[in-house]
Amino acid sequence: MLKEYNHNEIETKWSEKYKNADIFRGKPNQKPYFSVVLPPPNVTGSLHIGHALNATLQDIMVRYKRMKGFNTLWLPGFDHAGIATQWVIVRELQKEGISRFDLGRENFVKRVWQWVPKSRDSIKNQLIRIGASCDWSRQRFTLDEGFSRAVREAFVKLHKEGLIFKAPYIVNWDPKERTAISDLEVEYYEEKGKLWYIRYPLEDGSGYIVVATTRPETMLGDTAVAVNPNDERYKHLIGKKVLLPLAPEERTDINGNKVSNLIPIIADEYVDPAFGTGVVKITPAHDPNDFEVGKRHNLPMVIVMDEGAYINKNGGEFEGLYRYDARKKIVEKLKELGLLEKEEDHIHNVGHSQRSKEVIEPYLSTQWFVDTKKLAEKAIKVVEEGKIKFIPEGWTKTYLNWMYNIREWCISRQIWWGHRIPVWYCKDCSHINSFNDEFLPTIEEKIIFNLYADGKINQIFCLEDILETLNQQNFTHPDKTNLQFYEEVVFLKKADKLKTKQSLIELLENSQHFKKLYDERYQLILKCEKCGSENLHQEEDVLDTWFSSALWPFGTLGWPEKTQDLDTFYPTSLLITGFDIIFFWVARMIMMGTKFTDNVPFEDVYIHALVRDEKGEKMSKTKGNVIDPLEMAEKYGADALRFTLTALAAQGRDIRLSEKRIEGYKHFSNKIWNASKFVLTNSQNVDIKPVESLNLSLEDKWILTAFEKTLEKSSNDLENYRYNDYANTIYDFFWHDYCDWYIELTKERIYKGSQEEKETALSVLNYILRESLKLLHPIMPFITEEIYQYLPIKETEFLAVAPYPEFRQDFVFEKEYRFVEDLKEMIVSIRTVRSDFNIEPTRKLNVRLKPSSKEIEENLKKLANQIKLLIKAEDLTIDPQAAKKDTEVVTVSKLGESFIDLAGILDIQKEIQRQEKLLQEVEKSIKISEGKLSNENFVNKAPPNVVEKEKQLYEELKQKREKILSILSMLKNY
RNA sequence: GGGCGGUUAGCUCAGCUGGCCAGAGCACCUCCCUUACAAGGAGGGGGUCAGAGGUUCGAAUCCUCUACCGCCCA
Repeated sequence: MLKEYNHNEIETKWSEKYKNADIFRGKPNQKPYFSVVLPPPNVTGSLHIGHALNATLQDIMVRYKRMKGFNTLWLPGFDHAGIATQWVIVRELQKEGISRFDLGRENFVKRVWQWVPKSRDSIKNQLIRIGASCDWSRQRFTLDEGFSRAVREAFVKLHKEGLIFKAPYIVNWDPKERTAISDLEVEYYEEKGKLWYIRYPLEDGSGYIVVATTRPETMLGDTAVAVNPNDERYKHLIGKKVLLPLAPEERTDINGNKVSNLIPIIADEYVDPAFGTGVVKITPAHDPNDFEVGKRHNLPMVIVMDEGAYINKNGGEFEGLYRYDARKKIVEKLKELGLLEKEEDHIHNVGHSQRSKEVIEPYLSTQWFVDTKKLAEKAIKVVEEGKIKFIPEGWTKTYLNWMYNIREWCISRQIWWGHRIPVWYCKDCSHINSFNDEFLPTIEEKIIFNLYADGKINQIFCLEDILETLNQQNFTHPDKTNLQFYEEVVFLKKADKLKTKQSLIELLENSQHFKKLYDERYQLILKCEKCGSENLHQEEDVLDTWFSSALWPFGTLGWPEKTQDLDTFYPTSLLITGFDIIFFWVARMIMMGTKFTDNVPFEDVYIHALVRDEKGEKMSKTKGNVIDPLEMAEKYGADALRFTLTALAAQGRDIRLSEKRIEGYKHFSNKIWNASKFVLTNSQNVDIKPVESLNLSLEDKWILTAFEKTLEKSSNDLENYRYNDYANTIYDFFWHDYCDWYIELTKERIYKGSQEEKETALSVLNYILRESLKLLHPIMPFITEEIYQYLPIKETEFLAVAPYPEFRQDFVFEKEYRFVEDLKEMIVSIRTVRSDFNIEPTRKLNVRLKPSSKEIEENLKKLANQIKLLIKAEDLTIDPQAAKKDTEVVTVSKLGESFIDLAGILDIQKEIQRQEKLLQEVEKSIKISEGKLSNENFVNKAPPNVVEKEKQLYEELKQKREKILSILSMLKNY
């Protein structure tokens, strides 16, 4: 065994060994199973402390279940993270002075593919470094061949059922990224702005009405002015028209119709009479509420900005100005014209893109939506019926409330990195076709379709192109070719005709779906479902990343194929994630899962908290308060980091993490190491026997019992996701029972006992050590695995698959347990005397024990030598007749009295004070106890066991008081 | 505006369905380099459980209100 604990050496060694270990592979068709999918980290970053927490909590459960004998699968993978990843590459290009448009779509996407593995593999290695026991042989990527196929499958099914539709709608537009984003990707924060009061002259010249707005630049797109129908001030104006200032006489709406600058005054309940003047301008194309109003009143919708938020032709003289410049100019102009009544400071919530931080422009555009209301029905039901459980429970409500009020989900994104929407528009009849590989009869044709479906269907290819692509190393699993990936992961079928050029030619020649253009050049033919035209053009937009993530739990297991993995591991058992993505991800997985698999995607959802810094602030790079998990693992060990995160992971509370805390748990690692070292060095050349065959002593029975209690409690804690309790329970047992007391108690037998006593002590020490390592293993895999290798009795090659302890009633010895617990109290009381009288630890004292019963006397005699050692006594006698001598100090405990000879150093006055203090404490307790017991209501109404306990306590306290009183009277008589 | 959560020792937090004269770790004080461990051992001090009311034999725990802090949604 190593001399000193070196966490880096051990942890890197085991990371390597674990990396490709067979023991972490899920096995097909074995029940019962336990499966978890890793929330796929984005391929943009590196592992942060939140990932570390997430991975630790999952790994604990996974390792626990694995040891419990479940067929366990933890399936890892990564998310392509559309906008975030595109953004990273765009910035990289910027540094080179080029834009993505310079590069073009295809080259840009190629460039992203080149970049992705860097980040992906580094996160993978980081996960391995902190001990995540994932099955890397099943690793997936949201944009790999199979997953992309699953995405197309899901899209097409939903589209054909009408659950996905395309429509003009007001969306959250990010003018910087020039894409729509979903409601969830908008963050609102308060900003100081102004409220401008603008005069809109009445058509008849009888005056004007004043509208209040925070966004004057959008007035160019006003198509009405609205008041509340019950607002007496304006009732008489309803139906009249106003002349929209600054706007050109003619504007063009989204249907190409001309719109006049004479706009009606309408009445709508939506208008709040108390806001501003009670009159609001209605800009249906640039405000979500106005959009609704516009629809209700059938107003024309005039877009006044382009995709970059520059004013367009409809803005007349303001054309070409950026929205904020236009705002300035418009306000100036209004002032000039005397149309600006006043301006006020105003604080309002402004939506920003979560990703680019740009101010969102509500923007009317035609986008793809999922009709989530229908999908929500089942997703609500499964949670209401308890088929999916949220832990902590409180999140159920959050989830349900959101689901009840769900809105359509905008899934199209005007970016390049992602799943291109599998829709082809017919240029002849305008029909919208959505295609997956269903229409192709053979596996080979399906594969070719999938190779090209992402925007390349029209490409003319030659045989070499296809063969080369198929024989290339697969992106996600470099040990396979793309063809093998298709065969083994995507379709689970052989695609023999793709193996040679000859068979490929045969396939293409015989297929009606391919057209031979000339000399070994082919093209896949898509035909419009409606008119049969081949003149199709694929949708340019890609899908929201979360659309693919929503398929994660079953897509990774092989859906839409009916795979063995799906059969074995679905529904997954548990999902662990942060509360911040309940809506983004959890909710959508439940919708898609219930839709496509007719089952829930997972049974338990454990929601963990956010990791904050020690002051409770969110960690962020800009604040510089991030705690890097890898750095912590280097410094204190991944085991210590994991233990810290676990011990702090109490339900329903954020985690405030400080480095100090991690350092503290490194000490625990060290303790485990040293205790093990003690046991193992002493075990050399000793015959370690099964516990059942031993002649157990009192303290052996005590530690066995304590272990069983720990096992029972900690397992219960873990099954209930009480991670912190689990960690603390084991910590407490190992350090304070095993190390502080048991090891100390065994030293007498190890150093001075008979051969049999020595063997017994060491056999129990070894047994408890091994079983403790098992309890610790899920939290601290490395150190426990390392120590396990040195144990004289191992059950398996790796601790990671050793059988988790089962509760054993035959190892519970309540009486002996009680006795040793009381003995600890007695020993502490004697040690306290030593400390109170400042007796140097080296000085040995004479001590006499007066047991309070015959049974105790016998037990004390059995352990006399051990006790002697623990209290550092020169001479220890056990005498039921003992009476206090003048030079002795007495302590009182449940087992009896202890007389400690302080000849020469005894200070009577001090001892009187000490005893009086003890007396006061006892009397205080007696009063409380008496109070309870004399209360008839307590005796009658409290549960009998509580009353009984109280009575017992009362008796013990009274005895103790008697003893102290007699000690005091003796002391005072000197 | 609607909803959720928090407030317990100097610090970070446990305390589950009420029985605790309130616990842990770190920090603090005293003594000790005793042959597993000074990354340690032994002993110790420290809290009117945010405040006010209520329910109960009994409240940190349940209910109501107040104050402060945080989060989510609109």
